[in-house]
Order: sequence, then C-alpha cells, then structure tokens
Amino acid sequence: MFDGPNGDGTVGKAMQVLDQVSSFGCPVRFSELLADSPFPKPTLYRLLQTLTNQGMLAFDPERQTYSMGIRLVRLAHSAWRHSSLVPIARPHIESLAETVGEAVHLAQFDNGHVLFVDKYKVTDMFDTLAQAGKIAPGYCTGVGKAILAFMTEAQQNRSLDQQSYKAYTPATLSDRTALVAELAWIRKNGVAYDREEHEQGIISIASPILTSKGRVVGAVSIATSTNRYKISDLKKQKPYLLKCANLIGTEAESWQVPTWS
Amino acid sequence: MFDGPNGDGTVGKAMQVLDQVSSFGCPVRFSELLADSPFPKPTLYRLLQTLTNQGMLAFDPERQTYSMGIRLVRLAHSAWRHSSLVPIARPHIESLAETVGEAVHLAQFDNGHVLFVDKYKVTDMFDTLAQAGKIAPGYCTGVGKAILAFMTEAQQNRSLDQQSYKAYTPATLSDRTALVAELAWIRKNGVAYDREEHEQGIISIASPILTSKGRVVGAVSIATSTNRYKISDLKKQKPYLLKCANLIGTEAESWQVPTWS
DNA sequence: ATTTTAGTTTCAAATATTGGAACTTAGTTT
DNA sequence: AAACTAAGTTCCAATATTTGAAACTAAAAT
Repeated sequence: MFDGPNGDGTVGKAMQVLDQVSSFGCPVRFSELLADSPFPKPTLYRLLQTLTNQGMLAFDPERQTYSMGIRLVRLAHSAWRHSSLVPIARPHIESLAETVGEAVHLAQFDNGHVLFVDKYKVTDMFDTLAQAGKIAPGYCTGVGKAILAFMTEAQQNRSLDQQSYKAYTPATLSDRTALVAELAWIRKNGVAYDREEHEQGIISIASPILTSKGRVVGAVSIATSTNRYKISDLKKQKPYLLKCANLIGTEAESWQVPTWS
Repeated sequence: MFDGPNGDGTVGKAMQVLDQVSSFGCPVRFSELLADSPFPKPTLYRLLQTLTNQGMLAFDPERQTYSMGIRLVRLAHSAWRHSSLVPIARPHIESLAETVGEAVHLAQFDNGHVLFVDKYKVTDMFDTLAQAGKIAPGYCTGVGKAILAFMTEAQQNRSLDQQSYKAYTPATLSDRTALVAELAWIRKNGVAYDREEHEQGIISIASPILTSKGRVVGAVSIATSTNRYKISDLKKQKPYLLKCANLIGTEAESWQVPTWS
C-alpha cells in the first residue's frame, strides 16, 4: 500500500503523528487526534504508545492527554547548536541589531513553513528562547517571501502548494497569483518587504541568505512596528541587511546544509 | 526478534539512531555511526535515509555527514512551551533569582540524564537559549541528586543503572554505594548539594519539585562559583529555594505530567 | 592498474504492522 | 439499578515492511 504523500514507512507515520500533536495547542485526547487522523484507530493508538514510550510524547494518565515529550528538547538542542544557521549567524545578527537598533530575526524553511531559529533585539533579549522554534507561514512574512523568491523552481512550486493563503490582515497576499508576481519583484530587487501582511502593525525588510552557488539557506530580517517606522525607513537599512546576509551566506558555504529545506 | 532493551519496533530503532547522532558532537559519517551501532549496515543506512527524508536529520551531501535536523527545533518548541515545567515554573524561578541574586536552574529528568529546561540569571540573561536543552549526568549534579533521591525505588534503581559514575572532579561520588548513601542523606534533609562534583569551582543547592502526592517532577537549584560563595552561604538560601520548589510543585499538580521521567 | 574502503542496492526469508471486529471500562441516560 | 453510549484497549489472521547476507558500485589509496 502507498501511504499518502509521505512514504517512509512506520517511522514516517510516527513523525506525522508527532506533527499532528504539535499542531494542536497542546494536551490532546486520543479521540481528538483520531478525529482528523488518516490512520485507523488501533494504528494511531499504537503509534501514540510507541512515541510515548520513547519520550517523544508525554502522556498524562489523569487527563488522558498527549503532549510533546521532553526528549525532543534534548534532541533539538543538538539540532539548534549544530545544524541550524545559528552558530554562524549569531555574531552577524548581533552586530546588525546593534547597527540598526531594531529586532533582527533569523529564519530557515521547514516543510513550507518559516521557522524562526534565532532572534536578537538590542532592548529586550528576554524572549529569544520563546521565539526560537516558532513557525509562521511562508507566503505572508518577509523572511518567508525572501526564501521563496530565491528557491529553485521545483522547490518553489512544491512550497507554493503548501501555503494556505489565509488572509491574516487586509494586506495579506491571499492568492497564489499575487504571490508569484511579488516573488518576481523580490527576485529582481534582492529584498522582500512585509507590509503588515501577517500581523497588523508589524513590518519588516528581509533578505535571503544565499551561498556562493546561489542556494537559499535561510533569511534575515529587520522587523519593527508601524508606530515607530515606515517601510521607507526600513529601505534605508537595506545595505546593512544585505551585508549581514552576505556574510552569513559566505560562511554557511563551508558548513553543512540540510537537504530538506 | 527482540531488539535490545528497547522494543518499540522500527520507530524505537529510529529514535535510537537519532540519539546516537545527537550524542556525537556533530556532523558524523555513516561509517562512524555504523562502527558503534547495534544495527547491520543496510538497516542503519535505511533508518538514516528515512530520518533525513523526514527532516529529523540533516545530510550534507558534500561532506557526507549527518547532523540533527531542523524539524526537531520546531517540534521541541511545542514540547518546551507546553510539556515542560517551564511555563509554570518561570515566574517562580525569576523571583527566586531576584531574591538570591544568583543563577537559578530548572531541570527535569530524561532517560537517566538531567535535562536543563530553563535558566535564569539576574546579571546575564544571554545564554538561556544556549543552556536550555543541555544535559548533564544525574549522579554528580545538585538537581540530578535531588531528583534521584525522591524517585520511587523502581525508578531510582533503573536510573542508578544508567549512570556512568565517571569522576569529573576529585569530589565526584564515583560509585553507586557512595551515591546511595548520599541520596539517603538528601532524602532526610530535603535538599542536595553539589560540592564541585561535576565542575571544578561550581557549587549548588538543589531541591526536588514534588507534587502534593509526592511525585518528583523536576528540580530547582541555585548555582554559584566557589570564588564568591561557600556551601554554607548556599545553605542560608535553603528556605527561599524550598518555597520556590514548593510553589512550582503545587501548580504542577494540576498540570500534565510526563509518564517517562 | 590494482587494492581497499565507503557507500548503495538486491531479494527471498523473517517479521512487524495492519485494521475489522470484539471487548472492556467509564460515564450517561432512562 | 439496569440499559445505553462513548472512549479506550486488545485480538489475530492477512499482508505489507523490514531485514541483512551478499553482491555491487564509486571513490580513494597504494
């Protein structure tokens, strides 16, 4: 049998379940999961058991709910430290944040979503941890569009299919055609702007991080609020942003690059 | 066939591979993994492929190395936000850190290891992110011993078997007998001390976090360096520490608790 | 040019996964 | 209290997946 667009046997199915649990806010019951699971009852049941045994999920016997397991935190630490762009990008991001005096984000692409892997803000360093690991849609964020614009056509098509095109704000580009046009513009211009497309009042300028061979490995952005600045102000920061992205890209070259971005 | 102390079929094996990759510093070649893998060559090969497909591992085709995948960062974010003690413990930890003016750590147990899930230090908030997800041995850290001492006998035996008893410093309790005696003392006293047992110059006082039913769910510690303070100074902080642990424990009660700690 | 090492593929045998259906609890309702 | 319902758990034969020795290929070393 062929199991969805996924393949990868039991392990693939288990990871799908992991994603599903993660996509719920949190503590979730068996029946809730079953309700929109592609798997039949006993299969889902056993996958949940296995994952719980493995510490990838946590089960609260009192409330009979599942949530993400603590083992993931340990495994992710390794990933974050070694596999992401964070270790190379950190110093450049810090210095950019100090130059421009605004929040700087570092993002990578993960299965159609933008994954924030680091954040640096001069004034408050507090919520870096709360930010890292967050995801956002690709089609309506600065970093997302910057990455999408510089993907190969195959990657881009695959990713464009994965977007929901939900209109978060009136400014959201909520269909594929509009987005494709925007991506062409971004490709020509070198940077992407987020004009309150994901969150009302938040704007950003983002640049892709490209290796010398032209592969996109992530994006950096400078984000701010409309209370303080306008898009035209962000435009002035473009040279600093590009320089930072460029430095990261050059160093990322000699680093391992995930096959699956 | 029965696959080691593990069970859990293919998924279990895959998780074992994930752990193995994580246990290497990082980028690791197929042959290095094969060298100390319980799996035969093609099996390991396919597991690695599957995990890479799934984004749980990242493969660098140029260097032919595997490292932890970016997908883990996303999954762990959920775990950290919802399943760990962090969300309940944060405010208490912050206030304890402000009271005592020293670094405060929050740890949970994960498969025999101490897993630091949060850290708060009044003076430098900087490396929280670098600290969260870190692991340390159970037998020679304050938090580790505090948790071990208050486990059920079955859990404790299982965990004591998993320790390496490596002597990190001259002060390390490097055999099981010595540790068991210390745990008895800790149980009687309510708090554990780390007398430079893991790192030269670092001492701490740690308290278990217990639910009202007496289940250990984690530990809090106040850590400092021997340059500034002695164990006797930490002893004075004991009431604050206990109060903090107690507050967290009470709130954790009504929260979901991992089965696998 | 030959040997060695590292990585990849093959394929029949062995095994684990599957899911319909039946069962057990726990929680409602009559 | 008995009957009903919903949620979670277990069975087991059919079936798809995993297994691993061995063969193969590519690349590096001799």
